[in-house]
Amino acid sequence: MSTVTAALKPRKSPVQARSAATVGALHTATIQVLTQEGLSRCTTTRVAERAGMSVGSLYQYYPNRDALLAAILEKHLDSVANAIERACHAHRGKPVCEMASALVTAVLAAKLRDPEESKALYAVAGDRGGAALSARGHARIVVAIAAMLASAPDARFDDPATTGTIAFGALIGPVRAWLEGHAEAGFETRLKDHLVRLLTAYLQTHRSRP
Amino acid sequence: MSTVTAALKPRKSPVQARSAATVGALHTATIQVLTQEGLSRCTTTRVAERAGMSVGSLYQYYPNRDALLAAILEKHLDSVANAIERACHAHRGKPVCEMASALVTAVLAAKLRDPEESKALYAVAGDRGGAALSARGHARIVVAIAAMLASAPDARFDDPATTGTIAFGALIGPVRAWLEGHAEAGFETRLKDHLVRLLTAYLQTHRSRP
Amino acid sequence: MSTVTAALKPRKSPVQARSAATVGALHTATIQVLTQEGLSRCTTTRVAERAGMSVGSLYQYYPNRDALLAAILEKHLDSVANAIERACHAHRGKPVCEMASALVTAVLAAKLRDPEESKALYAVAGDRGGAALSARGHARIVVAIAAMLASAPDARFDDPATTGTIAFGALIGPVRAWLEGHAEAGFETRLKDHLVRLLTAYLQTHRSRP
Amino acid sequence: MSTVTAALKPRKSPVQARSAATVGALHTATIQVLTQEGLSRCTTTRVAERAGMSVGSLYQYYPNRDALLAAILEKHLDSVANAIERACHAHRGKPVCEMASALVTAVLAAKLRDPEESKALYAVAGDRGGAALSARGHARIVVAIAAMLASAPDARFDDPATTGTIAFGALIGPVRAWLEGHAEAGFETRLKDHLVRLLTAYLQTHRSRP
DNA sequence: CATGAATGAGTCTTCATTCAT
DNA sequence: GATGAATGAAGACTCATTCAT
Repeated sequence: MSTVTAALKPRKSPVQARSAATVGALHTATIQVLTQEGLSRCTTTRVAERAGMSVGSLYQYYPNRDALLAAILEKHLDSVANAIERACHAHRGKPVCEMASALVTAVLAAKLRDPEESKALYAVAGDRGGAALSARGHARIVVAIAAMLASAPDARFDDPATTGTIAFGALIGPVRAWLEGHAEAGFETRLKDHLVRLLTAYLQTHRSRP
Repeated sequence: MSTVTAALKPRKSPVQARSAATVGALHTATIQVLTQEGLSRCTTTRVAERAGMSVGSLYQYYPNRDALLAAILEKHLDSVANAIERACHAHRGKPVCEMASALVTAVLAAKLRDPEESKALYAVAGDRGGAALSARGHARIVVAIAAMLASAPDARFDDPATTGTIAFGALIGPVRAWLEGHAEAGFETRLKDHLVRLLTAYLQTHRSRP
Repeated sequence: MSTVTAALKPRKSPVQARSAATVGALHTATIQVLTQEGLSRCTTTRVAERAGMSVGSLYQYYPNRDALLAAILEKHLDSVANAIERACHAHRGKPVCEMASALVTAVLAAKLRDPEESKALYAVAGDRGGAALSARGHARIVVAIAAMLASAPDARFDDPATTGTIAFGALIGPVRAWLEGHAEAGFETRLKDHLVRLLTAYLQTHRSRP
Repeated sequence: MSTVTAALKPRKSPVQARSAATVGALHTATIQVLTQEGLSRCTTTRVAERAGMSVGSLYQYYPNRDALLAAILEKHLDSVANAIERACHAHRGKPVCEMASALVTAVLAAKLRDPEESKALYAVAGDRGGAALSARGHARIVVAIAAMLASAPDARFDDPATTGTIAFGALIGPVRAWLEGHAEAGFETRLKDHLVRLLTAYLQTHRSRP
C-alpha cells in the first residue's frame, strides 16, 4: 500500500484450479501474517512461506506487494458491499424498521464472518493505496442504503445520501470498536440489539407525519 | 508502532524554550508527513527534515520512531478524552437530550479541531503499539459517558457501559467516514444535526415511563 | 560481539556448492578486514564488499554482525582445541618430556598455521560475545592437558588443572607476543626450542623422586 | 583507537589541582565504562557522564576519543613497564633464582593491582592505535629483563632478548588467562608459586656449567 | 570556562524485487 | 514453472565532535 496508483492488478486470473488454490493460500497467509506480525512486518517472503510457496511464485500472481494487499482488501470490501447491496435491494419498499433490522444483520454478518480478517485489513485500508478502495466500497454501500431508504413507504428522507452515510457510520463505529478490542466482555452478545435499536430510532426520526 | 510496550517514553521533557520549540516542530512535522506520505513512509529522517532539524535531534527527544508516534497519538487521545470527560462531567443529572447534544458537541469539537491530525493518527492508532493507547483512551471515554448516562433523571440505563460504547462508536463512525473523505460534499454542515438526532433518538429509547 | 548470548547461530549451513563458496569468501574477507582495519572498522558492509558480494548476501548466512564474528572465532577455537586434544590424547602415558614437546608442537602448529587469522581473532575474542567462546575453548584445552599430565608415568601432578592452565598460558603468551609483532626479527626460529625448554623444565619440576 | 597516528596527545597537562582531579575522574570513569559496557559502547558521552562532567569538558582535556583511550592505556603500560624496570634494575647481578622470583613478584603486583583495569585495557590494546603503545611497553620490558639476565653471575644467556621475551610472555600468558576468567576458582592463590617455579626452571636451563 | 543540544556521517539490518538454475 | 539466492536502496539508530549560550 505504499505506491499510489498503477499496477495493482493481479497478474493472472485464477482460471485453473491450481491457480485458485494458490491465490486462496496467499489470501489466507496474508491475513495470518497481517494479524500476527502487523502490516509493516507483513513481507512478501513471510507471506509466501506461510502459504507454502516461494517468493518467486507469489510474484507470479501479483506484480508487487501492494497489489497483493490491494487484492485482498478489495475482495473483502467487495464482499461486504455486495452483501449490503443485496440486503438493501431485498428490502426496498419495506417499512423503515425492517430496513434497519436487515441492514444491521447484513453489516454484522459481513464484518463478523471473519473478525480476524476484518480487523487485519483496517491497517491496509489506512495505508495510502487502501484509501481509494475503501472510498469506493463506502460509496457503493451508501448508494445502496440511500436507494433503500428512498423507497421507504413510511418515511421521507430529504437527504438519503447523508442519512445513509450516518447510518452506515453509526453501525460501523461500534463494530470496529469491538473488532479492535475496545469493548467489555460480552459486548458482542448485546451488539446486535443495540444497533437495531440505534438505527431504528434514528431512521424513525424521519418518519412522515400523515 | 511496531514494538509492543516498553521504551516508548520521550527522552526529555521540553523544559527550556528551545526544547519546547523543537518538540513542537517535531509534532507538527510528524502530522504533516503522516498526512502527506502515510505511516509507512513516515520515517524519522523525513520527519526530522520536515521539522528542519537533523535526525540526531529527533533522537534527543524520542528514543525511537515508535515513541515519537506514540507521544503524538497519546497527546491527541488525551485531549479528546479530556474534552469528553469534561463535557460528561458538566452534564451529569441533565436530561438525556441535553446529554446527547453536549456529547456530540464535545466529540465534534475534539475531533474536528485539527482534522488533519485526527485523520493522520488513525493509521498510528491501528499499528501495534497504538492499539494499547487507543484502548486506554476509549476506555476513559466510555467510563465517562456511562457515568453521565447513569445520572440521567429521565432515563434508566440497565447497562450504561454498553450504551456508552455504542453511543461513542455511533458518533465516531460517521466522523471518521468524513475525516477519511468518504462523504459527499457539504456533509459536515449536516453532520452535527444528524448526530444529535441519532444519539438523542438512541438514548431516548431508554426513557423511563413514569 | 556486542550482544551477549543469543541469536549468534549462522542462518543456513552451506549445503550447496555455491553457498559453501559464499561462506568461505565471507570467512576470508572477515579475517582480512579484521587484520587491515581492526575490529571497530570491521563492518558488515566492508566485509561484504571485500568478499565481493552485497550486504544482503552476508545476512543470508548470518543473522547479524556478531554471529559472523562468532562463527569465525568459534571455528578457529575449535580447530585449535581439536588439535591440542588430539595431541594430548596421543601422548597419554608418555614421559613428561615427550608430552612437553608434543604440546608445544601442537600449539605452534595450530596457532601459526594462519598467523593473520590467529592475530585478527584476538580482538574478537576480547569483545563481549567472544569471551564466552574463548572460555569454552580454553576449558577444553586445559582439561585435555590436565588429563594427559595425570597419566604421566614419571611425574606426579597434585593439581593437574592448575598446571595445565599455567602450561598453556606459558606457551600462548610468547606465541601471542610474536603474533602481535612484539618480538625481535628471527624470533620465530628460536621460538619452538625455547618453548620446549620452558615447558619441559616446568613440568619436570613435578617429577616424582623414587 | 580507530584512527592510526596523530593527535593522540592530551590537550593540557594537569598542572592545576583541579585538572589533575578531572583527569583522574576521566581515567576512572573510562575504566568503569570499558568494564561495564565494552569498548564499542565506551562513548565519550558515557565516560563524561560517569565522570560527572559534560562531554565538552572531556574534550577540553583530550582532543578526541582515541586520545583518551590511548592516554589511559599508555599510563597503564608505563606503570607496568616502570615497575618491571625497577625490579630488574634492583636485581642485576643477583642469582638467577632471585631474579625469577623478583620478576614474578613485579609482574603480578603490576598487573593485579587493579585487575579490572588490566582486563579492560586489553580491548583497547587490541584495537588499532593500541598496538603501537603495547609494542613500546613490551619492548621496554624485554630490554629491562634482558639486561638483568645478562648480568646473572650463575648463568650465561646467549640470547637475552629472546629469553626475555619468552620469560615475559610465559608470565603474562597465565596472568591474562586468569584476568579473562579462564581459570578455576582459587587459581590465583597458586598462581605465584607456579609462575616462580616456571620461570626459575626455565632460566636455570641456561645455567653455566663450571 | 562549562554545558549539552545539534549535527550528520556511518552502522546495522530488512525487504521488495529479479533472475540464474 | 518453481525456486530461493543475490541485490542494494532505504530505514532506524548511534555517537564523535562542535559551538552557541
